[in-house]
This record gives sequence, C-alpha cells and structure tokens, in this order.
Amino acid sequence: MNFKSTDNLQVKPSKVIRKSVLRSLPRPSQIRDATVQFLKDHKKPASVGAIVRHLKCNKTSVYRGLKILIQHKTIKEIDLGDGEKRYEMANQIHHHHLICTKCGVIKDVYMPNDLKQLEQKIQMHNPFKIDRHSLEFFGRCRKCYA
Amino acid sequence: MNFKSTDNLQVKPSKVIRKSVLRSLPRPSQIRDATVQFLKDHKKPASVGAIVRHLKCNKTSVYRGLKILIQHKTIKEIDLGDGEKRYEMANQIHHHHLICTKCGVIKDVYMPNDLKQLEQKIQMHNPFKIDRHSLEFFGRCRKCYA
DNA sequence: TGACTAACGCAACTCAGTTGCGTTAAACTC
DNA sequence: GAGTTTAACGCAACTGAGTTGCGTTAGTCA
Repeated sequence: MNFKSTDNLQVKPSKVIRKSVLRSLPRPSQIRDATVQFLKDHKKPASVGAIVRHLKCNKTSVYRGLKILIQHKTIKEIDLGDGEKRYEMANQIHHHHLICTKCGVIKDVYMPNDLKQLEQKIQMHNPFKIDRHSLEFFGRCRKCYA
Repeated sequence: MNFKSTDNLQVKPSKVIRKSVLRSLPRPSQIRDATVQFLKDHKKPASVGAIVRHLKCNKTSVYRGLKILIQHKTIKEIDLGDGEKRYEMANQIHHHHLICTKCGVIKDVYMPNDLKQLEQKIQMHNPFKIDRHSLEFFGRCRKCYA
C-alpha cells in the first residue's frame, strides 16, 4: 500500500512538547516575583491597586501574575465585600480576619479546630460536600471602639 | 431698635418640618414594594439583575429602593464573592449559605449558637468588638457531587 | 541561530454600581 | 381646590474593578 495515495489521511507531526510546558511553574516573571515579595512584606491582604502603586507597573500584568499565583496556590484571594479583591500569601496557617469598619485595619484570628468541626457538623446534616469557606468578622478595633 | 437696619442679621423662618420627613418610612414606592415581594417569593438571595429582569424597570430605581430597604433593615445584602451583591429578606432566623460552585444552587444552613459562641471566644482573646460576620460555605451539592 | 512562546504594556472593552438631571405625582399647607 | 414641596422614577453619562485583544520584547529550547 502506498500512503502517498491517501494524502488526506496523512497525520501531521504532533507539536513538540517543550520543557517549559512540562515545568509546573511558568517562565520566571519580575512582576510575579515582586508581587509575592510585596505580599510577604505587606503582612495584611493587599488590593491590586496597592500592588500596582507599589510596583509602578501595568495593572494587566499584575492581574495576570495574580491569576497564575492563585492557580499554583502560592497566594489566596480574599473578598471583604468592599468592591475589590485582596490577596495574601497562601503558605500561612489557616486563619480568618477581623476587619475594623471604621479605620480599615485587618487583624488575623486563628481558630484551628472550630471551623473544621463546624464543617463536619454541617456535612453530617446536609447532603453537601464542603470544599472551602469564607469567614470574616466586622466590627471595631480597640482604637476605634469608644 | 429697628431690625430693618440690620438686614444681614435677619433670621429666615426655619423650614417647615413635614409629616413625611418625620415618618420612619418614606413615601410608598411601587418598585420597593415589588422588590420586597420578589425577595419574599424568590426564596434564595437575588441579584439586582434578577430583580430588574423580573420587574422590567430601571436599574437605578431598584438600586435606590434596595438602599432604603437596607437602611430600614427590611432586607440584607450578601456577598458571595462572584462580583455581584445579592439581597434577601432580613426578617429570617440568622443563617448562613451553602453555595454549590458547580450549579450555583444556594441552600440555607442554621447554626443558632455555634457562631455566637465563636464570636464570644474571639472577643475574649482580642481587643475587638464584633458587630457582624459573614460566613459562606462553598462546595458541591448532592446532584453535582459525583 | 532561528523558532516558539511567555511576559509585558497599552488601549479598548465589559459590567456592576453611582451620579446628575429633568419629569411625574404623592403629600402637605393654606 | 390651588399652589408648594419633595420622593419616586427613568434616562444618560459616568466610575472603577477587572478582562480582552494585540503588538512588542525577551527567555528557552532544538
């Protein structure tokens, strides 16, 4: 049999798989690295605006970097309900936030077992598989509580 | 003394205080009433988009109505972190939500004492006065959990 | 060295929510 | 009942977070 007679069945060589594609992390990026460094130093969840102002670079690049960092579970996205997402390092002990509605200060609060127990309790009584939760407390810090 | 000689010191008659101003609730509004009815019937938290589509009216009017209803604690605003606020009736037993990240279904879950105890615990260990909290659980409902 | 492609910046866009303004009509005073 | 005040309402334009498209730059690999 002559394959040349069936040109339309010829298979194109499959695209070469490059090492960069196989790597779990993409090509290094200055903006992504600087973002991570900023979040490490910043201590509290930072908005995209804060990152852009600090890095003095394009917001699109920051958004794209954040997306990759979230996919790789390097950082976590937090929603405090004020219209802009915030970001913090993911390699921290699981915690929640106390947000002062007057001065905006954000304080971490740790409850290692309570929420785990709560999730188990809910799943015992409901046909629902919980993957994650979001819990924030709003009020006033010592300074703002008169 | 002749007051006419001191025109610049004359005091204008104070504005009449109308009954409508003294009333706790503002003038009745068709859109506000229809919004409340919709939220009562809708059973789960509704977005502004859903309300506007249902009432077939101007979005600005809906936003304004919602603002007043929140001020009067008739309804509550909920943020599920998906980029649009949702609203539900406020006169319900305090509860939280289970949100299916696959099909979007929202289920209420009641934990009358757990969160109260948690807030007390936090306030015992932190100089912070908690006014409210936001707690949502994300995962998959029975149908979507294969 | 040349091909590929991620990183990057810029402009334009989308979409939830807001503001300004003119019109309508309910509520009130006289 | 007539006139005044003001909330309700709709429309258009705006704001601001986040996204998309596209062209350029530069790192990685054969």
